[in-house]
Amino acid sequence: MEKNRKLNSLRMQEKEARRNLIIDAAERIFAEKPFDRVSVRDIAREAGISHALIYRHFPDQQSLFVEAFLRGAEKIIRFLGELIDEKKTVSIEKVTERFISYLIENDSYFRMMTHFMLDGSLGAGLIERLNTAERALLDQLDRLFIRLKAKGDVRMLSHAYFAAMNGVLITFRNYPGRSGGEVKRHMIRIGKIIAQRFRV
Amino acid sequence: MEKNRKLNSLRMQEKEARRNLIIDAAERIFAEKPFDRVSVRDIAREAGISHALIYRHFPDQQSLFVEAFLRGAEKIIRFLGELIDEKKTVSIEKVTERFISYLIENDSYFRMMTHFMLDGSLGAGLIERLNTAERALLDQLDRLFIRLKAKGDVRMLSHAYFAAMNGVLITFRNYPGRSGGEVKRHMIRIGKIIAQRFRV
DNA sequence: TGTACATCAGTGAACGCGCGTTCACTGATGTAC
DNA sequence: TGTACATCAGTGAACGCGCGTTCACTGATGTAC
Repeated sequence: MEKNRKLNSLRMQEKEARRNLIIDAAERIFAEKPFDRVSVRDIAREAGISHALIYRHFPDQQSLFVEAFLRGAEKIIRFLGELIDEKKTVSIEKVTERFISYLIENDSYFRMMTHFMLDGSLGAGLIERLNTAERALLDQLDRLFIRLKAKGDVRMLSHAYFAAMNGVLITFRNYPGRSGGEVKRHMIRIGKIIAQRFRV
Repeated sequence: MEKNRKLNSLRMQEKEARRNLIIDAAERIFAEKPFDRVSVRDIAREAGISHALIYRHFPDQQSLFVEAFLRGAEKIIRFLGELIDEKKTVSIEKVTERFISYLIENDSYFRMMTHFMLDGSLGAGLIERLNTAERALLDQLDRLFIRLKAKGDVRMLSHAYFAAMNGVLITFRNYPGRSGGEVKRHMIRIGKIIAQRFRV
């Protein structure tokens, strides 16, 4: 009986581990090519398993994608949190610069986020999970604005700042005839213009 | 000879007219369902023609989509221009409210715009056409900021404002558990928070 | 006026592809007696 | 210790779909003589 439970738990751990290996593979693929061209077969190949096996661990493709995205989102949120704590005095311009840079460097997650935002066909459960992540990110921004002694409704400031940064990252992404470096510099420049106005 | 030219020109006009009918049909379909689920066959059905015929007027699907989008973009730009001219004194909050409302009501064009912004695989010619439209829109915003006697680099302000509005429209689109009206109100609220900060 | 030919808008059927997902099966491991 | 059975991770092949695009063809209209 006791032994039984132990074995059972081991099997569960094994299953969990395999599940994580699949998400790991997904993360690697997402870093490689635009998210909307990633297929279940790609991820299976990267993980070294049959693509049919993925369906023993995830009900469908969308769930796996959301799962992988949430991993990246957690990293982004952790990064932002540390950024805000970093120094005694935070400058919103500095945070903006680092935040934009980070999102550019982790582009596939940013793309996935906007994709999920635009996609109307997500299941309610998945939407809820995505929103939990979004709220966690907004919590960090709240902390930033509180540290900056912002007046008024702090949460609404976080909403506004977050939305504006998203806009910057989407709008200038395909700036024609500009190199990656130039695009990045422009995004940071525009991001700072907005950020300054949140300083009041 | 003379007659020849006339006939030729009539045939050209006819061709142009057919082309426009196809784009009209595309516009209607785009208003009906999310743009990424629109197929060449849908548009052909709406236009009452064989889907093969579309390829006698457009080299490929993407070109047709861009063409249809540019029509909508022109309308948006015209709307924005009139909005700015409307009264002796413009208020950026009012412009923001009307602009956001308009984009919500013409959602499919907004969706297409973000799609094109995120899509890395556009041909150079199409990108150029899209950017011409974007520049025309920024020109209108320039006029707004000039009328508001903004200081500093007006064009950069237009960039910042435009990007921020895009962000608002994307970020809160799927606000969970909120009705369409509530979402709209929230977008306008956040939009105004940002807009106020551009008033300085 | 009649005839042979050219042009070209328009079509239905088919091609070919890649995809998400499911199926029937294998084979290793554990379990009961 | 041996044997029959159950479980379940894992698989390759196949299903079925919808799509963008192309093809071979039709038929109406215009043109040349």
